[in-house]
Amino acid sequence: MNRDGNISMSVIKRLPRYYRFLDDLKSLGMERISSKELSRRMGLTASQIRQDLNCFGGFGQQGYGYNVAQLHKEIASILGLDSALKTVIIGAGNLGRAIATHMEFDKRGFSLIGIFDNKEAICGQLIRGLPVRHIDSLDDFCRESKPQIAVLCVPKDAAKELADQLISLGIKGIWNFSHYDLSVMHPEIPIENVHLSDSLMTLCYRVTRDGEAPKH
Amino acid sequence: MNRDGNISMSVIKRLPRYYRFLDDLKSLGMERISSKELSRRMGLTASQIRQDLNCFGGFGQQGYGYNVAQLHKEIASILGLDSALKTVIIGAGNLGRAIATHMEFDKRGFSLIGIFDNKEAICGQLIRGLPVRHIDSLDDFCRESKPQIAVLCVPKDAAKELADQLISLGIKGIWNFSHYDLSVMHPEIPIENVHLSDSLMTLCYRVTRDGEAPKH
DNA sequence: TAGATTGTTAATCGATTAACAATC
DNA sequence: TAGATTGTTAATCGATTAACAATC
Repeated sequence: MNRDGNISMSVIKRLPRYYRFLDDLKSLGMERISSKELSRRMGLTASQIRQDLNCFGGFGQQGYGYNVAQLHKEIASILGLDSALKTVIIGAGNLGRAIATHMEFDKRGFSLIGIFDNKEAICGQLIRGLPVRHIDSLDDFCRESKPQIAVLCVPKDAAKELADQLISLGIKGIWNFSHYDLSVMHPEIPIENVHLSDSLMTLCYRVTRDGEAPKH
Repeated sequence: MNRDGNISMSVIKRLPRYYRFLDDLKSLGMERISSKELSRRMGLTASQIRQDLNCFGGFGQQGYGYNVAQLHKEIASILGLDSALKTVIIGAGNLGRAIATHMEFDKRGFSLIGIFDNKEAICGQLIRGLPVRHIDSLDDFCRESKPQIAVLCVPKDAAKELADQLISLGIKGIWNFSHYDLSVMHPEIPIENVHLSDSLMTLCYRVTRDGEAPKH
């Protein structure tokens, strides 16, 4: 609502989606787009788009609309995708492995520098060119390499202690895949939760109870 | 707000989290809990908890609070976790594989009955006891086994066509991991999006821009 | 200039919080 | 009975939408 300062979480959460659509428009070779046309494609109101963007600056031009390439760039910069936040993955099970290989960390503002697990057996294995390290070496590694972000792919029971440890080691943000609500205990740093089973249960509700309205 | 009828998405999305906390309370051996105590643990207001629960029924008792085991059961039933929605996973790459092995589908209202991929080479491989089938056999499989849910773990480009195909084959809900916004094109069925890179970019913003308020 | 479309303010809508009477 | 705590209504707050003057 206000040029910078305190942007609401609702707006922030929509930014990546704008970014994604602008990416597509760019690939399509589109040069300009109006809030009206974008609203049609994204399934929201033109008003909301203009409000959202204006939280960060006047990127459009009356009578013309928005320049696709420029807006794409602006949003990348707002999100901070040009950063290379040093990142470690904790837990090299199925999920940790999939995240490590599947996500394009570099394009999203992160730089993956370490993967840890507590199973001796898999230590040394290479995932995306990085060796799996034993969790016991986490302290030393952090003191030396100073990672800023941790991706938590561990079972619920391990999550709490690991979060405490990581935060005391100077971690500045957590991408949390464990089914444990870290944010209640740690309001001091940004924690982004990906509670997959919550999402799955929501789908169950919507399929069994509702007929259903759309949702972004 | 109203006893059944049209529950808002905000409320629905909070249900799995209530369920998770009640699960913990049960394990802790707690018999009863007040909205006040639960609010303290979950980091929200007692008022909201009472409002939310009252959308579905009067599960509490004045002067006592809520019976943990009973409320746990009620929410499971509201979410429909006792269903066994027949489910197929499309895409047996890293992510599909991790989802297949990692998620407890049975405990969440689903029953995994098939896994598909377009790579001949991996067809026949067993994942969680299920053979990877070739995507060309999807039509026949659906006509025979009538799956209700599809989990989409395919690249963006493949997502659109697959969604069209699946819906025409009678799929009633999609758990969408592809970075493609299916919901705009298909408002007719519930689609639950897990846009991992959106979540990652949001974390990037929050770490680089904000100091940060908590978030559930 | 006329038409299009933004940036921005005002109006509406919905969700959250506070308050309190009902009741266990 | 007195204390606790719900269910529910009313008040507040925030987010979305509509409207329109500014301007390219």
